[in-house]
Amino acid sequence: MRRITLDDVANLAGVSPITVSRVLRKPGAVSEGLRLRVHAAVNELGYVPNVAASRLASSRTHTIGVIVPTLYNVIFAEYLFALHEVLIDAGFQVLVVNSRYSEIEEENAIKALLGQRVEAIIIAGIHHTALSRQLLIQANLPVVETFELSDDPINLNIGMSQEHAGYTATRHLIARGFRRIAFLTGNLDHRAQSRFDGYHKAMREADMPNLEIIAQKPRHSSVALGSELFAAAHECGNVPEAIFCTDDNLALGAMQECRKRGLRVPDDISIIGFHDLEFAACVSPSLSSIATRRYETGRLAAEKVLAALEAAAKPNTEQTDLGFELLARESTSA
Amino acid sequence: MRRITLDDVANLAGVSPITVSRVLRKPGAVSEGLRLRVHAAVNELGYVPNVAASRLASSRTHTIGVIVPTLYNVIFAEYLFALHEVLIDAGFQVLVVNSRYSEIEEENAIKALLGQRVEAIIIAGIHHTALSRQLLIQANLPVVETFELSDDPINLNIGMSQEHAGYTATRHLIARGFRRIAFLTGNLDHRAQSRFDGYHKAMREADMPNLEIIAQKPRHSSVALGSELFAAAHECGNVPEAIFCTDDNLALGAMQECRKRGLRVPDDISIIGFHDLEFAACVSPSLSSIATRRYETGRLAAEKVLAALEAAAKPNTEQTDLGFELLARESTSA
DNA sequence: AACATGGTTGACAGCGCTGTCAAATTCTAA
DNA sequence: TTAGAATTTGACAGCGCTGTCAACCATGTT
Repeated sequence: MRRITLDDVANLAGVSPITVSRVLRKPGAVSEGLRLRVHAAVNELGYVPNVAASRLASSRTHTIGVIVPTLYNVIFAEYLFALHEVLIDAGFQVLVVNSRYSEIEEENAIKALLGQRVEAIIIAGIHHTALSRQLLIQANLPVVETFELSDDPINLNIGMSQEHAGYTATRHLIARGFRRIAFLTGNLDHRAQSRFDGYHKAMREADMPNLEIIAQKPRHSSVALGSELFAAAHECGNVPEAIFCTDDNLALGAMQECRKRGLRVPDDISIIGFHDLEFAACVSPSLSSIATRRYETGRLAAEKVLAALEAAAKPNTEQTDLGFELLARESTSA
Repeated sequence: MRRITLDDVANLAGVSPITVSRVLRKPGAVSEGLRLRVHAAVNELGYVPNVAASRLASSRTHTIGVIVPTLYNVIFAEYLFALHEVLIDAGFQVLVVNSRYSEIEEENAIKALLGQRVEAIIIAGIHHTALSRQLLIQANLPVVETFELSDDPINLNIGMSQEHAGYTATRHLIARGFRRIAFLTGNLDHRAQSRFDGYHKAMREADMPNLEIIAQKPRHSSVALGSELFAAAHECGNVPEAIFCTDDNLALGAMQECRKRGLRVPDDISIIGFHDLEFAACVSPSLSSIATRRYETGRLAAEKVLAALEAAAKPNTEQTDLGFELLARESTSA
């Protein structure tokens, strides 16, 4: 079955194809009568313009490429939500690709997006393959790296110091007087690794031992994993006074597992999470956490991209630190 | 800055453009020597093929359109995860658009996807505007409606009876001997509405009163909302013996709020959620729920689409009921 | 030596649309 | 009434790639 084209509409409406194109793109520049005739024809035929052709002809795609490691994590869902909110309303398409936490897949994702001739790329993370970096630079378009702060940004960079956040969480526990402080994590992606580094640094400074509880098999963080990891540690007799979890899900799991095993939070054991997920304030005891600004990260990234496209120029390298906030709640109260 | 094209690569490699195209698409049909020369040229120039041009010329897009109401809800994240898993590995692009629970935006999303000439559309839900329906039918491509069962599927339909699931959850509470059973929900989208209908039906059959607790302002479900709604009900003296929440997040919030208010679950009040989110089994008391099959829904939808595209024919109308499962846990134990 | 065979490479045209600029039409003002 | 401006419409070419088919080449066969 042949698809309906501009020409078909033009024939039916008795005008030239270019007029139809104009009616659809800048209705203001066309007389009332024609506009109505053309719209009638469009509706009658169920015409839908072919984006590929229009992109090719105009060499504008009105598309922004976004790369995230996974769609599975609320953090990125919130971030994408914000990106969408800004970009869609500005008339852009958002093309989301996930790299499944792999730098090779990320490289493929970048190639795919460049092949689509996206007008800008917003990418979570600052660690890329050499080729990825090169492609992003050569492409000569606005690029935003998010969630972390880079020593050497490709272009724009909006994020926070994951290491300092990890350090801050750990200092909070140290300040409460604990010595046996464990770090509990699932898969160590770059960001979790940086938080771990921060933990490390704080513990070293205070001359305390590292107590990691790291999932052996790579698994994304979840409440169930938090339970399992704590249970395993508990059964080994490895019970810390306090735990810093890389993620509120893990923290919730650990907290529930404590309860099952007759340990009270925070009386017997203190727990702090990360990200201040939606439930952290509601659970009981309420969960201390480090609040991160996913939504703002997404919004700001999108806004900077729009500004750059508006100016029709690749922006200068620039870094924005959105910071984080320590929220001390019941789970680490004295 | 001019972008690198096939011709540039061809010139550098000293072959014709068509040969370059062939090297990139079917390397098998080209001699070793040329292949190497061409690849060298591609790398040297950092050439990335223009997808728009290739789509236009070949009239194949290798793209599947996916519409979900929101990216914010884990349910859809898991579903998208499954879709991606299958489709990406089969060499397709996945274009995700969200309708923000609006039928008008859904209509726009459909137009956008058709304009992209996607080869199939996978859409969450069975309620569409008349024009949406018409467009989907006219487009003459595989369409999968998911998450609900339709009386009149557009093409393929993979889902479950939301109403029957709501009915089942309510019957479970009735069987435990409760009479004052509340239904707690945030925004009533179509699926939540159907679950509500199921609740309604069960209550009517058992000759019991409806006790709805419905968020006044449209808000997506969250733990915080669950707390708030329960708190509000409690303060009105409207305390049921059991609660059916449309969503595990609400259930968790309600459960925490009970604890804060000195009500024990399940001794004083029973709670059942919906979806069996990851944390339901881990929290304490563990949360009864209706397990739904998001992951399988996504996988199956993707697989059916692939099969249809393989066969190069729009499949016949077909409905698959993936069912659900009642998981009776501690939060509703006797 | 002449021919058929299979495997490689290339020429041509066109996918459906839009940028540019020219032509046609309408309107304004002298 | 008519030149000139302003508005509206259209012709042309080309965006970058691929389907089709023809041309070419090295081999092996008679």
